[in-house]
Amino acid sequence: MGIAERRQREKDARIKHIQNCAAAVFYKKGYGETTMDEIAKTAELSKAAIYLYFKSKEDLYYSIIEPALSRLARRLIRIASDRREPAEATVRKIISATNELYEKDYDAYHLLSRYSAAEYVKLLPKAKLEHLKELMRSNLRQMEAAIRKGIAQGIFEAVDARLISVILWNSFMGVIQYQENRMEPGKTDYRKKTIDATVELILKGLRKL
Amino acid sequence: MGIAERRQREKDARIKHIQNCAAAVFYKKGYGETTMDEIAKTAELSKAAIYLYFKSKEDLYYSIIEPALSRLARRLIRIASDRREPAEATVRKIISATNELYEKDYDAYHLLSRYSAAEYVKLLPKAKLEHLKELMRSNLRQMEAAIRKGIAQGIFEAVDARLISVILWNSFMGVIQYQENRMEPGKTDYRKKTIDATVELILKGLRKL
Amino acid sequence: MGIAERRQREKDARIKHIQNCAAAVFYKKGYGETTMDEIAKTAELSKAAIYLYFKSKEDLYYSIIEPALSRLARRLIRIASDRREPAEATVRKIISATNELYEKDYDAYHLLSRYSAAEYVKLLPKAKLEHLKELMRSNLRQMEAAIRKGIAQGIFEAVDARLISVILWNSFMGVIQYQENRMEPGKTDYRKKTIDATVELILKGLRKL
Amino acid sequence: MGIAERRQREKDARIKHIQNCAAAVFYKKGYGETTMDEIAKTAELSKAAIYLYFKSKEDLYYSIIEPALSRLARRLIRIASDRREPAEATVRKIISATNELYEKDYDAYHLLSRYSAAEYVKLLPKAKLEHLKELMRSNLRQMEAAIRKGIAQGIFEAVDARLISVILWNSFMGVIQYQENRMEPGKTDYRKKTIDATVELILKGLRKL
DNA sequence: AATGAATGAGATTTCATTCAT
DNA sequence: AATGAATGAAATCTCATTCAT
Repeated sequence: MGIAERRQREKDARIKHIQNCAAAVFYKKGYGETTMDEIAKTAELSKAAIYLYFKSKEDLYYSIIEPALSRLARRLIRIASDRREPAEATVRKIISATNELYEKDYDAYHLLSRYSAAEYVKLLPKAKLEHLKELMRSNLRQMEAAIRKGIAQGIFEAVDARLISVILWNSFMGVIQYQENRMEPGKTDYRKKTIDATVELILKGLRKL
Repeated sequence: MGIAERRQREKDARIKHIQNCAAAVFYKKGYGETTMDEIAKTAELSKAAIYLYFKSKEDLYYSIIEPALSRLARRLIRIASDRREPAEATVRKIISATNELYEKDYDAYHLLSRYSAAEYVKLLPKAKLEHLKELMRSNLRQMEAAIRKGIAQGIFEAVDARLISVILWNSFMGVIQYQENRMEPGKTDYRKKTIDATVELILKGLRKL
Repeated sequence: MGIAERRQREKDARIKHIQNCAAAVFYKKGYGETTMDEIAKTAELSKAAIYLYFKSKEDLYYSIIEPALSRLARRLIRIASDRREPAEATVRKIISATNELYEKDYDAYHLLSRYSAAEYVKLLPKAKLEHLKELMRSNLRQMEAAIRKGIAQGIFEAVDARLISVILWNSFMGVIQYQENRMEPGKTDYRKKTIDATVELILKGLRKL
Repeated sequence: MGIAERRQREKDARIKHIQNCAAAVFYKKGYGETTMDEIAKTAELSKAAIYLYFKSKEDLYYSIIEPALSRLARRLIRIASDRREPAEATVRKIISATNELYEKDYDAYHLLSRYSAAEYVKLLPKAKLEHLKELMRSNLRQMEAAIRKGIAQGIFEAVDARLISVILWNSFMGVIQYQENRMEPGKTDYRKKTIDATVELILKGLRKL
């Protein structure tokens, strides 16, 4: 039993290792420009070994994105479910949970910020695509709920909650992606600072005077 | 003489036609997933014909991006050069000039919103890459100048102009990219509305109370 | 009539012009690496114009080689037909006629020195190929006759005339080709000097002591 | 350990196999007319397999030529270094070493006899080209040294050593190339006989009377 | 479990040749 | 007579995937 367990642990570790390496390459080059060769080299494994664990390039890609997004979706649902918490705090939590995931699950999350529906359409089978879309819609709904709560709490002006949540989400994504481009080693903090400032600026714009 | 002129006009038209078709495909699929075959088919030309006008796939790609970005950069410089205009108006003008270009030069501009430095790094020769980066930096500088002007005019709070311009720009880009993903025929207006709301929200957050 | 004549002369001139240009390119690059585009550019004509005068690339190539080789063959036959002339003089005449042709019909003759049966086999239709081969064999036979005559005249040792003519011919060809490789502008004389020295050396080796 | 070794041996064998097949095709058709498809078919491998071992057509070509020429250059240097040996023997040894290599390293050496600087210029990067040229110059220098030695030994007339070595080398090359063209299965001996006769003829011409 | 070797399918690019004007 | 435009066919090269060991 102990042996079987250890085996499983090792296997999981190897899977995780491959995913991390792959995510880094996918992020750096984009799906199309990434070759299995480069992933294998990065992971210090043979190409064939990759195929022991993932049945295709697409499968590997999806296996990186889906769990990260899924985890995030669950977390945001939990955060948004607190009806009593002041809306601003909830918004901040949503953003920082997302950001945190980004930091912990670095490579996987990278990829999400480059999300392009158009690309996925040809990449993924319909069911998987729809699943991802639903997770993203869910995230947006949590943000929307937080804004709505703020209006109900009399903190925010009577804005279009849906519109505002889109704005917040897009701005956040824009910052991540753009700052990533500019990023150089040791400048990670700048990204977080920018995200925080963005949120504060928008929250200020939302507040009733 | 008239003949030569007409020939030239026709040639220019064909070049523009190819660029438009290519841009649409590039945008839809991303650089890597786009094949010359598909571009040719879209343009209703043979693959070889494309190569009469562009010497490589990369050349074609660059020929679409560079002029659009270049035009925008020049325009923003002109807009930002008005020292007397109230800062808020300048910011709105910058955004709407960008957005307008986006609408007029639809296909070319599409591509820009998908800009990813990381991708370009492998795609373009160093000099071309640096040129594009400089154009983008220039755009950011114009926005920064506008924010700075607003502070000087006593309209905006004493914010970090650089940071705010990054936020504005990123948010704008995020909205374009994300809304594009969601876009379906006939919904274009929604994007404009979202962008305007984003700008107004941020401007409100910037104002001195 | 005068007009028709002039027309014909002009046409011939243009054909010659194209052949000269083509020969230069063929020589520089070899048949396979030569493109019709480059020939056209060298001739300062459009590609289509070339096809007005030659029905294919191969046709153009053959039209350059055949007449030059044919001319040479006729000339060598005439030279070798003098039964009384001392053999050494005949050998020298054969070589220098060949060399002269080389200088006058520079471009065309260039090509011959790069003759490679193997290449021609795939290039030319059987009949044309056989024709060229026969011309070459004829040239060799004239040289052989000259050697044989020398033996009959008691000037040369009783060598294998066939073998010696092959040697002479090959050496001559080798020098042309090899020296061509080394040639730089203004060094043409070196080639002639080398050829003459080769012939003298071999003649000396042939002489009865 | 044994496995790794065997693998390496097999790999080397496969590389050699591909080179042999490629050399045969290159020789038969010339570089330009040779297609990777034909090489692959000759080697009974897929095209892609060729690219596992050679990174381009040019690379494959060079990998055939360079070692053969390099080996020959080293061998000739050794041969020419014997100061005491009678010059005629040295000359014969140089020629027969070259010829021998030609027989042992058949396919590779074939190609060399078709050496055309003009062709290589567009084919090979500058550094590789210069390397090949230097090897060829080296070979010529060894021959020159042998002639010079003969003069010093009082065996040869006071000829221009450089010129004579060029003649010898060119004649030799001419014979190889020309005879190759004429060659049909079972006639190999004729080539060797011709070469030997050429050398003897020239040596005879060189000797002091 | 892991890998080196191999490949089919498909990508970009080139080029001899044709055609409308 | 001449040409700009266009193209089908073929060349070089790449890559996700499989398989024997």
